[in-house]
Amino acid sequence: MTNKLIDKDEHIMEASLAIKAIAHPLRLKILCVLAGDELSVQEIVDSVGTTQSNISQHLAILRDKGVLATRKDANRVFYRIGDPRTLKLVGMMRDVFCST
Amino acid sequence: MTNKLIDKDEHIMEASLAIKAIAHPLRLKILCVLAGDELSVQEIVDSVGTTQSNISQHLAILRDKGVLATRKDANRVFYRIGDPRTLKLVGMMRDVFCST
DNA sequence: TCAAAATATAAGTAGTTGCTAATTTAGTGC
DNA sequence: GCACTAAATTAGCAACTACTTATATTTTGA
Repeated sequence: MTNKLIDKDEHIMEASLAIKAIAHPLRLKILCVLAGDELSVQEIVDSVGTTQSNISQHLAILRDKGVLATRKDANRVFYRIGDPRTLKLVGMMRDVFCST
Repeated sequence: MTNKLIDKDEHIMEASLAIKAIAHPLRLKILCVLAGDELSVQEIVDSVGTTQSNISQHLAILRDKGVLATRKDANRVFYRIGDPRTLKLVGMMRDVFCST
């Protein structure tokens, strides 16, 4: 019927928003260190390597778009990938960019 | 050894650049109408729906990043997806965003 | 050679993004 | 309550993006 990969404008917009969320190197790296794991903000800061404020802002972007979910424990906040589609996307990135 | 999805910074940057290229709704739509096909600029303008100048500028972005390849025939220019990784990426988008 | 069609480029500008630095909020334990 | 740690928020600014409008280039065909 059609050979277009995505044929509804609504799907285009949805995909575009999701892709934008992960198109920033710091955010992509955050998603990579969170793969499978659940980490506190400080652990993410240590792994990714920029300021706490900067990480916090990127976490907020990902959280607001529904990509990340959070859990609070005492005075720390733990983040994990809460959106299965994003997990799938990031996994696919590895196949495309990290294979021979 | 590691559970990170992508573990080299160089891969992160590479992936991030590629993702940025397709993160714009018009560019994603261009890639979708080009799936499999080879189309002239005017055909892309008609399919995607904005000005010729705007399309031309987005085509230039995709061309400069090596995503699209071109072929000139008379006074028309035909574009096609020239990067297999991008084709794979856009295909995967469909799986993620267009399934039940 | 001239007009028309197809595409590309350039200049200007509004809107967005991403950072830094400073401040604030919330929770813990003394 | 106070000091400390963890995290979020705010303000300001520099850089970048995407669009519009106008113009240039290339090719065709009469």
